[in-house]
Amino acid sequence: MSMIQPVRGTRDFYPEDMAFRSWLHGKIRSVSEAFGYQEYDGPFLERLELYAAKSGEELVKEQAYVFKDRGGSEIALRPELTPSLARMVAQHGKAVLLPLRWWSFGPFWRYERTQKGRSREFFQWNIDLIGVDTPAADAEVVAVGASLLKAVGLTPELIRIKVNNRRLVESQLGNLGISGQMLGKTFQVIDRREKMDAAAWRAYASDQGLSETQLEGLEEMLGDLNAWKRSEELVSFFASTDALGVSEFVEYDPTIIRGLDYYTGTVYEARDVAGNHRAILGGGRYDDLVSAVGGDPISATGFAMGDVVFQLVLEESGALPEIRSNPANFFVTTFDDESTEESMRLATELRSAGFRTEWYPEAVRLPRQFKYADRQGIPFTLILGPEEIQNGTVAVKDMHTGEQENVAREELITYLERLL
RNA sequence: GUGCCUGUAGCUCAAUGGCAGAGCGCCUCACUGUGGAUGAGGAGGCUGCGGGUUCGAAACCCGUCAGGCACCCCA
Repeated sequence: MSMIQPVRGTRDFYPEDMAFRSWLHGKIRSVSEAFGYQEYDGPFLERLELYAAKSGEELVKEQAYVFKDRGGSEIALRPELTPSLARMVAQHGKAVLLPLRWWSFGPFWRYERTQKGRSREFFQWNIDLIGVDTPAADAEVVAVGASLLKAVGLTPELIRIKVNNRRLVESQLGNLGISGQMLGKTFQVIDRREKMDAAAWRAYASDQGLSETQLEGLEEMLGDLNAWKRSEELVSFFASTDALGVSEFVEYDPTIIRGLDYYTGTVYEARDVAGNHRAILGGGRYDDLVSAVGGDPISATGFAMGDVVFQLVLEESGALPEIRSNPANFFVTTFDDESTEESMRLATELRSAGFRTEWYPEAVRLPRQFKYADRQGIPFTLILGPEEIQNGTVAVKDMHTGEQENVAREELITYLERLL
């Protein structure tokens, strides 16, 4: 038993798993394209410097897979896509047609301890709208996210997209005398509010250097569900999500802050209402990132959604679709050695007519072939034995109802067309 | 990086320190021109690995590897 272990935090995609991944990719494609977004992708390998400036210390230093290539360059397996996108936009310079709407679905890597909802190799949907700094642009991107939730049968009772605005938070904290270096620490304090009980949280807050009055002000601030009305950006944002028909999914949440350093304005994340899981998607406005990687200043907004938590939430909600991993609709049995080639010709005939057809590659006992077709979930089985060959017919069995009919070979294609 | 828990058949799990088992799945047969249902039979194990304690270890101890969960961070 010295089987080689798979790399920790990776997943094997057996056909059923792959079918889910493809299904998700398809749903994502269809909602993204419904809003006119174009599919793109960046390289899986990037120079480490690309992330060093703006992604956040921990993500780069602790979690990125980094190695030196044979030329001595420090290379990272991409831990996220947004910096690549910013680089691609920056490199196109003035040639890009704005507003730019792009989406992508692909693999990412982060070296962290695996746990529920977190693997080291995962897939992400990224979607971004670049070149427009209006709150309506943020709202559109959020609406695409909400459209995916709808498209897979997740409701506002199950999932909410929680929204806040960094400029609002910074001005609120400014009023409490919190700015500069304390800002980052206070973000951490806010972020941890839901994970700790009240007493521990207060202790943690004062450890971080918040005064008693600042702490009181902070608590009041985090309890004020109407604070968004003082942010022109958020007022406009919520009016837009309303106009886009997704307001039931969207709500203001003063505790949302987001970890990545490059966010500048409105930020949001989707959470399951029951609170069993991590964020399903997260994103926001990042107006300085393109210039940070050397391009002209361009405003941008977008989010990423990981496949792992999304799948957990779908499983839990029962919204997971029945996915058949075998693509064939027809199964051709092989009766005996003499008729093997005739069966192959039949299968070929079906494929030429555009039917996805699987053929059993060995003349084993029929029960075994039927059992195989059944397990594979192929809906129709065709039998071509000596009798059928002599009569110029094919027996077609509906595996679901068990009904079987002898069909003349000339009429077969028309008959099968009617079955689908 | 820190802490807690768990490794037994393909899968899910049993087994007071005393013969390593069940259910599901798989294979065969009843039924050699028909899958699912039923019944009968069968295959499948270095109990993760290495050491120790013991007359005796799947069980207890140490180490190691792997997995799960939480913290950190984040999709």
